[in-house]
Amino acid sequence: MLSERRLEVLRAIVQDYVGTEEPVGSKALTERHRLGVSPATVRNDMAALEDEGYIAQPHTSAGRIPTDKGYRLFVDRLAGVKPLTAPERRAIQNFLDGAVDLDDVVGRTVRLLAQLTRQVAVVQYPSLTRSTVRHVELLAMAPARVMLVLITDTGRVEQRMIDCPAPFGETSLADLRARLNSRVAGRRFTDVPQLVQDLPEAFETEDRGTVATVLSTLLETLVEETEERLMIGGTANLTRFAHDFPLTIRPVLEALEEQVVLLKLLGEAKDSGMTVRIGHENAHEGLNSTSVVSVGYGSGGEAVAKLGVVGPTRMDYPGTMGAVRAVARYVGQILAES
Amino acid sequence: MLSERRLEVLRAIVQDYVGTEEPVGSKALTERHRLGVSPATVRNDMAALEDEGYIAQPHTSAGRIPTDKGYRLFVDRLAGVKPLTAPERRAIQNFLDGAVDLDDVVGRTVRLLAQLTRQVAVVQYPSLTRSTVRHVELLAMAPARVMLVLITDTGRVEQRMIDCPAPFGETSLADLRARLNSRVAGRRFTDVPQLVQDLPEAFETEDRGTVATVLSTLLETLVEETEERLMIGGTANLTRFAHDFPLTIRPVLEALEEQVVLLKLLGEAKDSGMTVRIGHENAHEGLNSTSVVSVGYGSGGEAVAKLGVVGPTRMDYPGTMGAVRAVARYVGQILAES
DNA sequence: TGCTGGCACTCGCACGCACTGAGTGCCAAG
DNA sequence: CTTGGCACTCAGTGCGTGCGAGTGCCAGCA
Repeated sequence: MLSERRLEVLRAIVQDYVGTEEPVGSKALTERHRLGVSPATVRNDMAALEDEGYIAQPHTSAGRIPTDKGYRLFVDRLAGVKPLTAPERRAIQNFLDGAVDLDDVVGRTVRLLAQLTRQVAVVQYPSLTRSTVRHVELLAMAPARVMLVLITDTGRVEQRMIDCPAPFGETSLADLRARLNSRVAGRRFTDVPQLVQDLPEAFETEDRGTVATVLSTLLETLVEETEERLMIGGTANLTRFAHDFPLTIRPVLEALEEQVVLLKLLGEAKDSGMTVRIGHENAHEGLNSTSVVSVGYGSGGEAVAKLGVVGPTRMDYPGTMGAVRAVARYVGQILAES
Repeated sequence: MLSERRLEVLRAIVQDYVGTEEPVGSKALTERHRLGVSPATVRNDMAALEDEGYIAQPHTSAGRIPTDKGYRLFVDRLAGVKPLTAPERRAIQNFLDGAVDLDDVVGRTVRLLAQLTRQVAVVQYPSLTRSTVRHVELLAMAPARVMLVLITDTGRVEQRMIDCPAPFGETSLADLRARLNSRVAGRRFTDVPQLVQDLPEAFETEDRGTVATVLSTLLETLVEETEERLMIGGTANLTRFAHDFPLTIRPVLEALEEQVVLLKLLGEAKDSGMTVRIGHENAHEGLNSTSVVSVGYGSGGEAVAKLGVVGPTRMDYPGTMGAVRAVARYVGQILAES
């Protein structure tokens, strides 16, 4: 059990280390913080904190730096979420309000987050699985060729070209379009399969093959595109921790390029509320020296996707968390309006 | 005027420097290349080459490295384009053949290029301005709300939501859709404006406002989306030149994030044939220590977009040019098939 | 029991210095 | 025009030294 003062010492160490990026010693601590005790006392506390594994020294005659466990305690018990300033909020709103379509919203969000946190930003596109269908369109491109266009409530559009087993008349196509939309429009993606199950039966025998093909393509699209997309930005910020270069950033850049890795990362985060994963808490090895702050966002009360930032474990957690939360809220609003 | 042998010396210097990444001296040159002359002679040649500005020495007692001007000469007169090996060609084909849609094609291309060249790959989406319209679709989302979907011959899809000034009936909508498509389907984007100019006149007065709104949105989309999109990959390869870190890669990463910069960069390249821009030939300051190899690609004989790689000036030009050209060809084929 | 000042100790780091060797420019001879 | 020889330059390396930040421990005091 750690005394109140020792927690205070840990907090001071984290804050100083985040600020200076250098190991912090007992003397510097007493000078920069009003702890009300002498360096010697702080040394004792630091020894205790080190025994407990919250801090460590890089080498014998150096100050201490927080361990992953230390950051964890800091985030959980010692730090709040720092709200943004009014000008920052206004800037966010203005910047996001200019977006013209979904791509633009996501693009702006990623730039905004990267700029605010000065770290790498990751924004997931609104997920199809948690979205609802706004409209399904079928376009005859040729006698036996149909284009399927799928539009979600968040404005995302997916299209597929379908080669039909037999020519398909314009009236049949219109019929299918109407039946399809009346069943699935406004419904959740996950519900679609059973909603269209018996649709072929409503058609003439000669058209059933085509209807089945269209439906299976639709279902495929739902499944395949569950493979989410995401956008990243601010990688140039990685160069800010130029110390342990390039050993550190190489694996991080590689991890960022593997969208699968990132998606898994975001997937592991809680669906609601903010998630902070520190250092080795991240399953992916390349990200062992980074922390990931993520949060879900959505147009209504419910989260349809996640966004967050990836930065060094030595990051300004309160500020980062504040920025991430604020951006998520505004993006949610924008999506709800559009 | 440079003698044949001096050119040969320059070629040897470039090759060795690209291979070893270290300044190359006269002795090492005569050992690694069969120049048939002594180091002393080579020294004289090197002095001449330095006078002409083709090579330079980082400091007095070091070997020489090529200057931008030296690389330029090398690319223009001393190096060919190294064709890929048969297995490489097969690998490309196999990899690209698996693509399901345009996003996938571009994504795979970028990964492929990054892998083949071990550098940063940039692929521009097929440009709208040089594309033709495959289909324009209008969907009634609400009585006075229409979604415009624009589909290009390269499979790219853009959509816009339109708030109409007045309710618009389903029959009017179908009418507009039919007229619109009969005029613009198969035509070039640049021709669209004049093709639809007099379209409102064909409608009842009460609908003209809406028709005009739809048309102006369509034209806006054409213009706005002329702002091209692109995808980049392989940024982790930047860490391979870990020497002049991070001074070098910081500005490069920043430039890569600014799509505008990249688009301008690609835009400055020739429309046909391969373009190599070396070091300071790149207008953007952050890319002064990199070279850009780019080439147009397209589904037919004509280029609809460009792709290329960004790497250190000290790169394997023949190999890189070979990979870029080959990939561009295969992507063109894939696009033509789909 | 807990805090404090004092003190000896550790060790990374910056600095100075000499040495080494790759590479050069110049020159006289072939 | 080429070549071998030669003196010169200078970045990089390894070593020894001093400095100082920081520590751990201990005895004294509240």
